[in-house]
Amino acid sequence: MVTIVDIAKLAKTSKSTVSRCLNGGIVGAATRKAIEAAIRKLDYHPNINARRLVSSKTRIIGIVLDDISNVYYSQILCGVQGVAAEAGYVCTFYSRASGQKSETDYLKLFQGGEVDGLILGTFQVRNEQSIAQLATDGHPIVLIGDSGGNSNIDSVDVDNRQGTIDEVRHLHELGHRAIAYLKGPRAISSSKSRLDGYLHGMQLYGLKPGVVLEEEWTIEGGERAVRSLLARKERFTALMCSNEHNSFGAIKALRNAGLRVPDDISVVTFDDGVLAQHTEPSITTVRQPFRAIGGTAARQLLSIIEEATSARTSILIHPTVITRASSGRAKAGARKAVRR
Amino acid sequence: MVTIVDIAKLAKTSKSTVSRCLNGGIVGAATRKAIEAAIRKLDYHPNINARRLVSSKTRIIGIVLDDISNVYYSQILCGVQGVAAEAGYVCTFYSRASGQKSETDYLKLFQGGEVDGLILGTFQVRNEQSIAQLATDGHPIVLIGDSGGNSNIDSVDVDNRQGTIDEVRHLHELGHRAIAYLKGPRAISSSKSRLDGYLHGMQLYGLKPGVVLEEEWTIEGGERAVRSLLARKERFTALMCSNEHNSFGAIKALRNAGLRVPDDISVVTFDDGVLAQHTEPSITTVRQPFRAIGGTAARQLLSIIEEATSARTSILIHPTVITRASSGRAKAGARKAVRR
DNA sequence: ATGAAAGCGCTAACAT
DNA sequence: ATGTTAGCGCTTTCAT
Repeated sequence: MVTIVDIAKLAKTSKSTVSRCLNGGIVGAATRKAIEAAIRKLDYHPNINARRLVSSKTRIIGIVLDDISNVYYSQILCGVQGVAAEAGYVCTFYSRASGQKSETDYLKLFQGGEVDGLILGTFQVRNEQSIAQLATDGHPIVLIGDSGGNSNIDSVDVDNRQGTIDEVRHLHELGHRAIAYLKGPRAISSSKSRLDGYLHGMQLYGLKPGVVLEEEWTIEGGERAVRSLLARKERFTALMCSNEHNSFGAIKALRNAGLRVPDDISVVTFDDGVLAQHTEPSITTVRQPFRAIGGTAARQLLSIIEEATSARTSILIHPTVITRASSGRAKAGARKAVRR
Repeated sequence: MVTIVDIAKLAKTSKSTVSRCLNGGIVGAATRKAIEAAIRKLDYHPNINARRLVSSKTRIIGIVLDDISNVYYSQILCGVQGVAAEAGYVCTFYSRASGQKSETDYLKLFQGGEVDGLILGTFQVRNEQSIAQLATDGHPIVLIGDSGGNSNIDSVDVDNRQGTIDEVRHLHELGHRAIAYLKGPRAISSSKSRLDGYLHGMQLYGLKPGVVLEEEWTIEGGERAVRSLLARKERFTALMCSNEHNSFGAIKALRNAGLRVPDDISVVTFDDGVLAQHTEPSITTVRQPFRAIGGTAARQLLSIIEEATSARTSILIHPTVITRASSGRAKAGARKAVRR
């Protein structure tokens, strides 16, 4: 292996000068030239581990995600990696899908000097104790998702509440008054914020909240929900879902029950993916900018690392409603159809 | 920071003994106990960068992917990470989507001692020269995808050819004789192997190859292809596509032209995702086990790293045909319908 | 079984 | 502007 000493020898100077040269210090023009020539000639590359050891900085940021095979998560990773790379950082990636560790377990990466910062991207509800532990740890950490209201930690999240309120407005503008809601799993942190948005939105527009059902975020969950909704024989002209697969299943079940979407019932949802975009009818939804979430988290982390910022910040990213074919004007006919 | 010396002091021994103890060397029972107590008491964690410096091993494997926001790729990453983690390795992830570097640029990661091995996962056609350079580099490298027939480098790929042949058989069994083929972009390495599979499969079953069109792998590409296919007024009872989005667009266009799938025309494709699974009709396809591809590449890389295996291996993973609703029996009526 | 000593490749005072 | 020196925290001979 060719080291700094070899370069020094060949350039007839000392290794400290070479080091200085490498790090942009003040070096005489002639010396610099000689050093650069030597570097090229010997094809020298600085040993990154020696640097890390002596500087106690790794230029590595770690990111832990629940399950990266999930389309949404992979976008986050993409965003993080892009920003990190631009800043000369490298990403190491940990998935929790394999080992079911808790997020706090990853704090050991700091103790071993393995990373300069950590992005924790769980969409599960976090327990307060874990958050507190992360907050007091003192190392650069950014949370994506639920921060449990703890203001001592940096976090980035989507404004699930506002996104849902925007969707209520959309339905309200289309003349819908009776809107049912399909809530997601308790374990997922955004379920609650979205429900909040629904309840708040309904109130905001002077509407009485409709039936609220809870189901898992699968196609089957959506189907089940609609079946039980229809069985209740309560009037509704629109159904708000909180997840793409859910709404796809819901639409399926509505059609099976002889209802047309959006003619009889409008359906809107959350998350924009292949299903929402390309199935028939295309689904009105709230798009979360996952890549931007990752990028934002990365920038936030880098600023903590490099500027040792002391102020904690919580960033809420606003999602946007994408209007598609599954939502339409509420019609008298539609109401009747559902009343059966 | 608490170091090995602090432990030695507290345990009243030398740092070499502590090191030995840490690395499973021979240490007296009493000493070991004292050391372990000290470690716990001081909450000691070995400095990973010091270890890496002195051992010149990082236990890091790098993976570079074209674009990780792609669903398929993220599965590969998932597979790699899982296997790596089990072996006590960590993954650093590089995307080529951002900077348009060539794969050979990543060789510098070795020179700086940044990684122990590299998995290169491009689905582009690689140029021979790059492959040769990677092959002669001497560092542990595994290619995913196209290895350009170079036998001096390790690689993992899906058997695109066989997968396509299997699909020809499927159509043949359903009675199809006139089968058109929609080829993918030249730049993507699997396009060619799949086309090969089609041509070979047709020959295998004594069929005359039908029209072969080339299009980009988008929904619009599929639509365009079908329009031009229909314009040619050539008889075909089945269309083989080489990509999920492509086939979805193709089916759309066929229907727009008043043809029923599969009653009039059967459609099959390659790659299994949300579109193939959940759109109407669901699409018969060849599923690539992406997670397994990643896992296999990782295992292969680890064996090179740890056992310094000298023999290069090329692994071909067999994909499986998933039969769905878009392919059905060829009927006389169907043929007529297309002849117009 | 244990300790002393050398050194991995680099950076950063400090002196010149 | 440049060289000398002292580490960073660890592993690994080589003695004992």
